[in-house]
Amino acid sequence: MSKGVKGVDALLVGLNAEQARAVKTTEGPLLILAGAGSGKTKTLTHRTAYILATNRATAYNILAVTFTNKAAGEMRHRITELLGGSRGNRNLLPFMGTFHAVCVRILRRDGEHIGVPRNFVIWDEVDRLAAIKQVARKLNIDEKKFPPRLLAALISGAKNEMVTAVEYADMAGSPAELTAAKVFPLYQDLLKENGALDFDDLIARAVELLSTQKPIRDKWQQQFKYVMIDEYQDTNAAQYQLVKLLTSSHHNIAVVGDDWQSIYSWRGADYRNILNFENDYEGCTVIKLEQNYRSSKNILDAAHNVISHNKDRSQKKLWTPAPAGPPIQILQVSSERAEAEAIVRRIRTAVDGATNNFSDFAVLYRTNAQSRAIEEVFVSYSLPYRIVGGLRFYERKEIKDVMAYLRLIYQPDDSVSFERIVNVPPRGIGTKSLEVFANWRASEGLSLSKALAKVETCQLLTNKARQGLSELAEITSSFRTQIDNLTPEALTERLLRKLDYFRYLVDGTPQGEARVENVKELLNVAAQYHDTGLSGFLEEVALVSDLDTVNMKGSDKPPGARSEDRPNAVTLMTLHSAKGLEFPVVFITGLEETVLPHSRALYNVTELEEERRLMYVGMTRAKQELYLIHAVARGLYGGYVANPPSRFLADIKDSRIATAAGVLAFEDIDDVPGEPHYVLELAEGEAVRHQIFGEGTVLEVAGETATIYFKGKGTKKLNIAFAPLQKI
DNA sequence: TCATTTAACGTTTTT
DNA sequence: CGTTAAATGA
Repeated sequence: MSKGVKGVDALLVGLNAEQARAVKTTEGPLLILAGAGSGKTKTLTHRTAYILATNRATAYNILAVTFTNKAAGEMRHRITELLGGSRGNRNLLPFMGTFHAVCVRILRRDGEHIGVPRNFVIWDEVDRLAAIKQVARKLNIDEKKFPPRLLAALISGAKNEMVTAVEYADMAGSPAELTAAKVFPLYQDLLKENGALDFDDLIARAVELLSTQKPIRDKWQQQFKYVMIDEYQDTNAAQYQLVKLLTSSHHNIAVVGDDWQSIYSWRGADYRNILNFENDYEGCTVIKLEQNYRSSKNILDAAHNVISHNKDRSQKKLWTPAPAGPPIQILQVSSERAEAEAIVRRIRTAVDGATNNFSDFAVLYRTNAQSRAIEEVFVSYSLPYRIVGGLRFYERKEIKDVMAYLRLIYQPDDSVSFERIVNVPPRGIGTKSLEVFANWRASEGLSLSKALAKVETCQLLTNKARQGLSELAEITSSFRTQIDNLTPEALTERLLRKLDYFRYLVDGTPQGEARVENVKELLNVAAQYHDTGLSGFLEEVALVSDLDTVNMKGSDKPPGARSEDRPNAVTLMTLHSAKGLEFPVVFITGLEETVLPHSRALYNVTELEEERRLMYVGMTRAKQELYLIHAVARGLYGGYVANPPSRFLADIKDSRIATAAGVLAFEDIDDVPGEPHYVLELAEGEAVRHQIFGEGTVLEVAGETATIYFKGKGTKKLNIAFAPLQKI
């Protein structure tokens, strides 16, 4: 251990009795039932540091699985601090990452034993959908009757349950399942042909590897002597098996979780994994963390009253010595605009009065679509905000296209990437030529890479198409020889130049400008992967979620910005994204039937309970103040739809009778934002300066709204009356 | 083959 | 309403 390490006992300071017990229980199975805000991450990080500081194991021997890469980063950061080590010795830290990241590591090293190529690529949601579409078309499946999305979901569900294509065919019953059963094996063939694995395969194939290859399993079991799993309530069957396989020899397995916060069942997560843990692992130690360190008593009580309406849950009672705090406020507003304006008003008041920073606030919603109205109002009132998730950097077309090139260079047989970029930028290859090429390839029995290499010999193609394809072949193969010589950044940079990609992107529109900016940002991201090579870069891009990144609106920061330096801005995100976070003041929006609970969950007890857990997660994010807002009517498909207040609000109302008064305050908000006053007369084409966005050009003026293009920041619609604008 | 138009379509949450 | 997929015209 480095000499910076504090005494071992110092690692127990500041922990309560239960937390300390969890830290000191290093051997054998350990189940930590950790309520919201009970110091779960603290316990885990201290436990890891304790194992290291007491020389029970080296960092190499510890595996910590987290739900997001961000959570892993957070743990890494805190453990470094605990150990007093410098930031430089990252490799002295245990492996921490998501299940998917762990599996990638295992499969890259040993996957070849079960036929997983060393240079496999990872297909994301979009790639998988494209592939399934491809298969469905080949099978003449009616896309109207069986949408590829549905088939993809069924196949994904099967993989999460470790059901193979053959087994699935036997158990398929409904027409949709029977169709999926036909697609499933062909989809797997396609993955194999392309040297690709989808998200589900990463787990499933790792399980296959460890369960069939005993020497490999022994090796990894020996490496990972201590295994910790965070958010255990959100593990699925495949992940459950993986954990079993990794720990069956030593049983040093610590899991942490809270069934009350299980919100991913739609992804195959099964919170019974945590409820059954005691039976699964004999001699298991169980520790409950029930003291809440986060929320005021009012917030905690209200949240408890909500979750109490669920039947299917473990028993525990969170408590806090904290004072009651201000009452929870339920606001009724007329529309989603009024909702956003009510929020703006409150934030403005608090910030102007210097009681809070913008970064103290979080606005939570059920669906990403709800963010639009909030964003619009925030922009028009010039409230700084950042969005977590939603608009995904790596899902933008221009980014996906560049990544497809890089993947094709890396994995020559990745036909999904090939089809994506074969005509980007346009080189005269349409669906017809592609079809001819595919048929020729099939008749000659050539792999994609081989076919491309000798495309010159294909007489069936038109001259133009043949020329285009051989040009593409030339580009990919020449760059392929450079993979090890160039950094990912240099490789990408040269590729873009070769393709004259920026010229292709600019079309005179602001959107074209924005696309160029995005690709430039991608170069910045690539620059962070000098050490890892192209494979490392591709991997990171495939596995990072937007939970790990920060999207500043107005500046569209690329992924890679760490959350530690959180900007002074309000955070907007879905309730799902909010798990694990905390804020002094939280607004939960859209508390209406059909929004929260969502319409698809209304008539299903199981799903309704999950919606309630979602509500619980949202409420327990708040430290001091909690606002629950419902709109009388909400815009949907154009028209306005009125919905009754969410039943979850009634769950709390009950509590007012049962518990002390002052838990709740009700308020009606009107939606008149005040008479707008025009401070500026703007004309189209005029140059302006905005306090936040910088210099821009006015594109359009409609009433009090001006559409302005800011170089590098994109187009913004601003309220002239409120936006901090001046002419230049 | 490609760009522009029009029609249809659908909104849960994400590794 | 806003986005994306098919259909049309050049």
